[in-house]
Amino acid sequence: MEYNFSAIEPGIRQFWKEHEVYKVLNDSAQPKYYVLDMFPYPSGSGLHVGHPLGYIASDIVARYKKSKGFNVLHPMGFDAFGLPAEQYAIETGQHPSATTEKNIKRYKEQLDNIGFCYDWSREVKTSDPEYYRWTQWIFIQLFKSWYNPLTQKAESIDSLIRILEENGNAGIPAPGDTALQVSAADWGSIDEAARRDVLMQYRLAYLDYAEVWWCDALGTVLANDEVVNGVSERGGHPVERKRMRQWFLRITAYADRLLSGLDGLEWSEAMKEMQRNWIGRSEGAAVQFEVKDSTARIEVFTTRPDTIFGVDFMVLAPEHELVARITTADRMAEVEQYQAYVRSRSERERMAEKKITGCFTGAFAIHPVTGREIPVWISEYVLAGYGTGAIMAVPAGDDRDHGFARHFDIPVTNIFGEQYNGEQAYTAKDAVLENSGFISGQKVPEAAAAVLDYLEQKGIGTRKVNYKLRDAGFSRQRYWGEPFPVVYKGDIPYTIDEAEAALPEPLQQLPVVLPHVESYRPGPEGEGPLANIDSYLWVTNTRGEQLRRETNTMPGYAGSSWYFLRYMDPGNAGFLAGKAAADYWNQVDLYVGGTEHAVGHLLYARLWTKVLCDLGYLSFDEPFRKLLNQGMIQGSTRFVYRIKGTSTFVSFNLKDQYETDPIRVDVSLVDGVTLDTEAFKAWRPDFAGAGFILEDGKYICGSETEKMSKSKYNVVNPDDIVRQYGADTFRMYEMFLGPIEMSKPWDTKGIEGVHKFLKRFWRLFQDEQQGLAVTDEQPSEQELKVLHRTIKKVEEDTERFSFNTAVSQFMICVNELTDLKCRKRAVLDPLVRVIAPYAPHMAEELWQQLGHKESVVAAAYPAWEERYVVDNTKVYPVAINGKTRTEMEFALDAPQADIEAAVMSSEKVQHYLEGKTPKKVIFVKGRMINIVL
RNA sequence: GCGGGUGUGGUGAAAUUGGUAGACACGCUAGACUUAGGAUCUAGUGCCGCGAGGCAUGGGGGUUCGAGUCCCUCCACCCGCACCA
Repeated sequence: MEYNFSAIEPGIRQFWKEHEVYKVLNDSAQPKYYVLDMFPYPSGSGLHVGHPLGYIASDIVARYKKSKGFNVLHPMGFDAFGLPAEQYAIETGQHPSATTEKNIKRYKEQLDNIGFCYDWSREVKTSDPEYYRWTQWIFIQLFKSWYNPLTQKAESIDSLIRILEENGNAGIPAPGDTALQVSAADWGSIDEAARRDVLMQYRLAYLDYAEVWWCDALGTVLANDEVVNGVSERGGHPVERKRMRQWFLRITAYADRLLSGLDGLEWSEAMKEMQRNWIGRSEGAAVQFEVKDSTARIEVFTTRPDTIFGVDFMVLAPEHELVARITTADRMAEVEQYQAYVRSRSERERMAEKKITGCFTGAFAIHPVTGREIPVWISEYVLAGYGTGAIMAVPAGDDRDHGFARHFDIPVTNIFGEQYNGEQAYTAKDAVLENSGFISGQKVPEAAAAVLDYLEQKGIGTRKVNYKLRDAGFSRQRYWGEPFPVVYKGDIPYTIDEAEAALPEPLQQLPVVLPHVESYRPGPEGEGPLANIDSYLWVTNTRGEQLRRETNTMPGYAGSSWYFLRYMDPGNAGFLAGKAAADYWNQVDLYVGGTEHAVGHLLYARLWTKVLCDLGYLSFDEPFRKLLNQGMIQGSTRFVYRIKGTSTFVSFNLKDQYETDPIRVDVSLVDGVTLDTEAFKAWRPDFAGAGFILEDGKYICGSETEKMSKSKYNVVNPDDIVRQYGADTFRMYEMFLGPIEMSKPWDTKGIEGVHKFLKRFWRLFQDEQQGLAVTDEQPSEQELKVLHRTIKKVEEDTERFSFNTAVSQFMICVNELTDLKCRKRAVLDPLVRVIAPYAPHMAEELWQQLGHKESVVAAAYPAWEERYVVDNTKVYPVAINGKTRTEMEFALDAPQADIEAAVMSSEKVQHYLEGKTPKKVIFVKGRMINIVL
């Protein structure tokens, strides 16, 4: 019988479903293994062939681990809140919950088509109130917690209150305002509002001000994504930065633990390095500069205190709060103009800008050591959010400062003597300081230490650790996200369960359900759409006070920061995940996803896990033990070439004879590189009258590798591939394309090889006329060698996620067994179990045909035997001066002397020796022989 | 600008520890079978060369008996950069 995948696969999927073979229980005597895919966002365009790459890999691992005796948790769900659904709602009026449901349904169909072994009974959706009640609950924990620097842990805010009552905040500076000093007496005498202001400076979820993109024409706040080239993507309206009060998560409190926690994780070094760089820990000094004729003090952070004698000017971020205070009257107009320019610029643009811009404020700072007056400038290259938003500029020792000084003709003080050439800053750390007062003649480390001692002694500076990491903005002025469980009494925020808010009992309960809206228009003053709904906005408490609800919603990463916990115990109505379930499943053993989440999602999920662990809700503080990054599958775009000013298209190899415009053509109209000209004419009305200049009777397209996207007409839908070749072929082909972590282009043409292989695999079992043709004969030594080597190789390759080489091994195995005409059960029965994780449908079908009643999913992975995988001879490459000239076979246990003698006397070697005596013979047992002349 | 990654045949790639570069496939060429072939099978296929042989892992240099693999340097491309998820 032919391999008829389209008849086999749906039935097999039905069989799995009916027998609930993917159902996972939380209690099992088997060891657990938790393999997780990164949460998909269910976009309206569905899956393309790039998305399932990681899902196939994790599915193979999940099935393989099951066959190795593990109780495997392999769930799937949806990150269902997000901007695209809301944007779509604004454009079409359809409610995001409706479109999201539709998209999820489509995603699930597409995923099921590929035969993944998800336990769908554990599916979670972040937009489900039963899910987001726990997202809100975690937010409340964050709000009611602070990071105790003495215990290095998050603790309940109550422990802070007790400390404040007894001792004030001496020794535990507020991370939100390090200058804040509150004695026990102060704490006792201030009112509730003032106390809550103090606590706000400590909370892990806190309110502060931050800038957002504001578009006046649209009356709304825009995401970075929605701002393109300095104008709104929709409509092209001007945008500017606007300060708004927003929620933040104090991730900076965890900077050191997020850094040190990386050491124990099995993530790629590249991934860890990205997180380290993102956290950006640097040691240096905070130094105060007085401002001439002003009470203002400018604080800077520097990692090179040794260069302090080379400070020639200061630069403040244009939005620095001191700018307005210190700018002199005559410079005011110009400074304001420059500030307006910078307000229109994104951080990215500012950092990447090569053109040097800046503006003198008219103010002078006083050098804290020499007393010299140094000009204070503002420039976009200094960012308000990094360090203190101000720098001491040392042009002799810093490239950017040097460029700035030259551009604005600021004289450069040379503190490096001969080492500085006047053309370029001298940035090497091996410098010897010169012209630098009491540190002249010293090297960088000792000079830095000396300066630090001096500054600390004089009280004008301190040793300081700085982080590039910034606290995470947690408010979105949007509708389609988790509502905050927060109400305001005047300006003071309370979580709904706090006694001080005095809400009636039902209003204290989670979840705070996202109200239905008819319009997604933003509220007044840049607030989100929730501000338009009076019935939601205002609540009356038991004291008859009118409280206003928070109108922002949470960002996309809120729900995805803890979803891996919910899968463990998705039905739990009493807690986000029951203790027993969380202890059993524990950390995710393998997390599969793209590198694009390196510093966003992965950092936030680590933070939430650490907080929940500190507060006693979890027994582990790192969520993802091992991380596997899958590369992208790129699109292969096809081009046709239209002769300028005509509707004639010329084939690829003839196009240079004409002047042409390349035009992207939908990949579905092309077979390999050959265009279906009739389909092309039918594709778009403006091509209906197209003419073609062919080569060899065909129209050949050009091709280029690009991101797979609708607009490039290079999207390939897995449904189409599955329909044409079957899910097993699709799965194996995706794996066969190359190493999982590498990016590679999709080429549908190449799938034939894998499909042919599966047909050959099938034919090992099947006779074309009679069907199953497996025999009970004793297998030969050679057949067993093929089998056992395959078991071993596939096992090793699967363990190290080298799926492409595992597929190759299957091909080699089938080629060899076909040559041996092997139809023996003793070989083929184990082979079905080996291939089952890769091609589960075919394996299940053959498994049943072999007479097994249980699903192959439950079958054990076969063990390989040493005696079938060892060789006792080796064909050695024999090289002369490193160049391989011949091959000779020897027993592996042959004595070296015998081998050397045989090699030297061989005719081929004698030919190359040309009578000379070799200087040396290198023999590496089991590897090679090299004769050095 | 900063950070991370990747460069091997016409194409996707393999080479797991410094030890036969190109396994396994796609494509291409020739052939067999066939009423037919977008089925199946056989043979060939890195480049140059009639051949002996030479040259080849982005470019250049180095270490080594031996380098795709280690070191230095240069180049090209891809991804991320804090409100897309």
